[in-house]
Amino acid sequence: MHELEDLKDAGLKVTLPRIKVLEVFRSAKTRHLSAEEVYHRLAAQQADIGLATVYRVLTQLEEASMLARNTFNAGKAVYELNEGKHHDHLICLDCGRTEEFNDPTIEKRQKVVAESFGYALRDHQLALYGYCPDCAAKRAKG
Amino acid sequence: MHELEDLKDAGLKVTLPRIKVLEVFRSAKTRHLSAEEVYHRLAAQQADIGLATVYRVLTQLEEASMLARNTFNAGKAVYELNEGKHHDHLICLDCGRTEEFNDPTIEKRQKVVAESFGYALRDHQLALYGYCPDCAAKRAKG
DNA sequence: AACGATATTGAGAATTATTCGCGACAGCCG
DNA sequence: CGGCTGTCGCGAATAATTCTCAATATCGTT
Ligand SMILES: [Mn+2]
Ligand SMILES: [Mn+2]
Ligand SMILES: [Zn+2]
Ligand SMILES: [Zn+2]
Repeated sequence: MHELEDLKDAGLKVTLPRIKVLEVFRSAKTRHLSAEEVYHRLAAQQADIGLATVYRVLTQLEEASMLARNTFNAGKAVYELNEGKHHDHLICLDCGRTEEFNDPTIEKRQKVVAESFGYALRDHQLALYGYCPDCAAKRAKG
Repeated sequence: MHELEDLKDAGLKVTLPRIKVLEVFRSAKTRHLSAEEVYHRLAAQQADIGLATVYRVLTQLEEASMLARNTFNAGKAVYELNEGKHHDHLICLDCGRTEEFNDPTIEKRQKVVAESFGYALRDHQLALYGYCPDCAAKRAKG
């Protein structure tokens, strides 16, 4: 549980909402969760944590690099545990199934492109959209 | 002005709001415009077009492939004329300056990645974020 | 262990971006 | 010209997220 140390290192007090939100991510079968989803899971376990607090905590944990934020198809943001290894996403347009990948060639080329414009690259967001094998099969007949 | 034909081909009537919205994009110095921005430009030229209509028209023109929609840093969507050639974006975190690029290597690799997961790739969204030369210089001192 | 300065929380109001619902109106085929 | 319908403008309604503020919890210090 050295996550509590991470909180302190980020200048954040170790509070129940922060601990519980982290627990939700650690014990979730779905890696990517929206604020609403986190809120509902907390509610389900009688942790009386307000939605506003969930939003605040998610933002703080992201700033502390303990969570990573993503806005896939836009609309709502989703968060996931930041385990150090960067990755991008491949999402099914039908069922929402999400795959994670890291392609060194793409990562490298991004730097090259940024440099060619004289930019100092700081971040990037890449999401691929398509149909997963299952959904592709279904829509073949439909 | 064969854009009017494009409208008809998309099953859309040729109406003033649709014509004016297209004009705004054709005559704008900034390529990427949000609904609000389009709305204000129309208001500035006494075209009394409602904001809801602007949103509706932007959506329709995108469905007709005459405009392309992007949601960079999330928050609000921006549209641009769709001139056929696909491109991705490199955006300055400071001033918002936006560069457009198309890297064949990245495009190719995206297909490879999708296929490796058995997905049928349909779309993707890539945005690079960094500091443009000007802003990088400013923050060197600051 | 109790104290107190300060950070944090919960609830609801407020914001921001976008969509809906509806009566009035305008394009378009004939 | 005359409608049948698609469209429009407007204000209300949603959806996601942030803000306000009084009540409360945390944690270094007695
Ligand atoms: Mn992920
Ligand atoms: Mn562009
Ligand atoms: Zn699927
Ligand atoms: Zn800049």
